[in-house]
Amino acid sequence: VQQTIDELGYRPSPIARALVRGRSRTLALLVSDIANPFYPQLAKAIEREAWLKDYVVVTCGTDDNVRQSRRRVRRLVEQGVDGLIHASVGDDEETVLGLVDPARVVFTNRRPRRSDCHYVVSDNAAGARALTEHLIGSGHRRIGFVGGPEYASNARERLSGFRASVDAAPGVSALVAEGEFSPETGAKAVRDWLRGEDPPTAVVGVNDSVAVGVLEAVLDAGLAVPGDIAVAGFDDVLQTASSILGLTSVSQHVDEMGKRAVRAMLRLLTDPDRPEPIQEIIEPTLVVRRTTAAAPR
Amino acid sequence: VQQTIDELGYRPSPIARALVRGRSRTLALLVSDIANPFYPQLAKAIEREAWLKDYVVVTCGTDDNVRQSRRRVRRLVEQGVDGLIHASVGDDEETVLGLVDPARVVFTNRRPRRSDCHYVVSDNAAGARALTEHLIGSGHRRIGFVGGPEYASNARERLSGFRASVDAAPGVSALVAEGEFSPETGAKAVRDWLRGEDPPTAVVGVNDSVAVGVLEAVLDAGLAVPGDIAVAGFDDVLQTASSILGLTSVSQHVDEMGKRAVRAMLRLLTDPDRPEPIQEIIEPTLVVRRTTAAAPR
DNA sequence: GTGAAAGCGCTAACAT
DNA sequence: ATGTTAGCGCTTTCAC
Repeated sequence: VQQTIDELGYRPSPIARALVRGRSRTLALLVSDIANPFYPQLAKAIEREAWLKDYVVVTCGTDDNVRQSRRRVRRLVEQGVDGLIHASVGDDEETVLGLVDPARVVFTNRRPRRSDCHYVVSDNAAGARALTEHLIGSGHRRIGFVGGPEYASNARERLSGFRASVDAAPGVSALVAEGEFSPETGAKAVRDWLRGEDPPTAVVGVNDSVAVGVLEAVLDAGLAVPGDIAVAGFDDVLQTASSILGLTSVSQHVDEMGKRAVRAMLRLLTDPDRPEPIQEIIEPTLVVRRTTAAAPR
Repeated sequence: VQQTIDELGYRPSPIARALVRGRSRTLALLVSDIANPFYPQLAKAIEREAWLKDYVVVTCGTDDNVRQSRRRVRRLVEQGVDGLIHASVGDDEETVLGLVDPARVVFTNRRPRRSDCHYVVSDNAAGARALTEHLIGSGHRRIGFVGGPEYASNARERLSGFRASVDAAPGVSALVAEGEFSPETGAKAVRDWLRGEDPPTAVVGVNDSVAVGVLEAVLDAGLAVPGDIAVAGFDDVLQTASSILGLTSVSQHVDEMGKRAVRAMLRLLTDPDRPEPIQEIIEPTLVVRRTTAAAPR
């Protein structure tokens, strides 16, 4: 029997199967912007793990725009995706949860406000504390933090970790700026601070993109890194560029995060009415490189 | 009537529709490695254009591995994707064309061997010539080229463009190395050349990743860029990092490429039995930055 | 245990 | 023009 099946090259049709079973073996991944170096790495990890379990994944960029997010999600749900991994960072939590059964959503990279949701995130505050303490330990007493947009939970957590460490260290003061997750934000903040009274001797970017902007502005000002100003980022996703730039950063272990997000999703799909939410927190790791190598003067 | 439709919140099911019509409004995108900075930018452009036309896109990494490519494509075809945009660069042309109707495949980034296929690619040879002539014009007489794997058509074209320009310029000689599309390949080639008799005064990487490795090895050797050795890449996809690195590169206009690949695909799907293949070539643009700023000594 | 029948939600071809 | 019916390829249930 099996012989004849092979000979005729028969292959069951996933579409027909999906229609009757209500399961398509398709997962959706929502990201803010695929071109932002953090997300491709996450997407890769997710795709790899999903394919291992024979799931196909559709990746969509939301541009952190609620309208766009809604359109995408609505379409994906109709399309019959089995679950949604929500890794973008826009202010669309309510919108999305209104469109798709929360039991089929795993948040990652961002932590949901609602407490009964599933998520796999890293401990951003702890990462920021480790980084800040490293700077304080290197002798810095005036440290700048260039944050992200207010709506991004990961940016808020990093800022609060930074604040906690600064407040706990006597004699250390902080400068804080906010903006988009872009190099321009980092560069602008640094230029402002350098024009001011008491510029920082170390600057933390809320992610690596911001940190690159910081780096650029510091070097443009004719200052040495880390001699005059130390610089650090967050995410550690610059890959090849980070070795040459020597940028100190905090690794979120994206691969692990992606893998665990998929596994969480599959557990949810296997038994949909589990009593309590899956909520995992991954400890980030500080990666010290040249841009924070030495103490100031 | 329409009122009642809205009131009941009725939405047609794409799955059922797909089953009966044989069209799913889903496109597949094959890339070599999503984490390689070139592909996310392409994927973003493709996704944007596809969504505008209400198509969903599934992106898959092949790791340039024929087996994996076959598995992915087979699954995607069963899944009922309407078309395949093939942007990965592995040696899987025959395999893929055996699995899916060539009239539903658009090659991009890579140029197919078969002449009757649809493609949207950039003129890699012309880009390499422009870059090489720029270096020769800057006074370089000994130029290294760190190439990619033999199976990659884009790498072969870039190399042949390089060769053509070198051969056309009297007194200019070339050094050529081959390897993977990775910084390590670039770094290794440079270290080898620097140990040799007559090292180059300029080195071209087959893409930006390789060029970053080149840059790293040159700086590690204590040499100045571009003072001692000029460095250039290809693709111009380092974004934020390229401004700070100041890496000269050749832009392939990825956004345009992606957009046109999708449009080609949709034209194919609209009228499947068009007489002749869609074959578009985009002219790349040389972007000169600091790493090739001045002539040697 | 094996085999026939109903139906998933839609579209296209048909008959009225 | 409108209404009806068959059937896409599968799974699941029900009868045998």
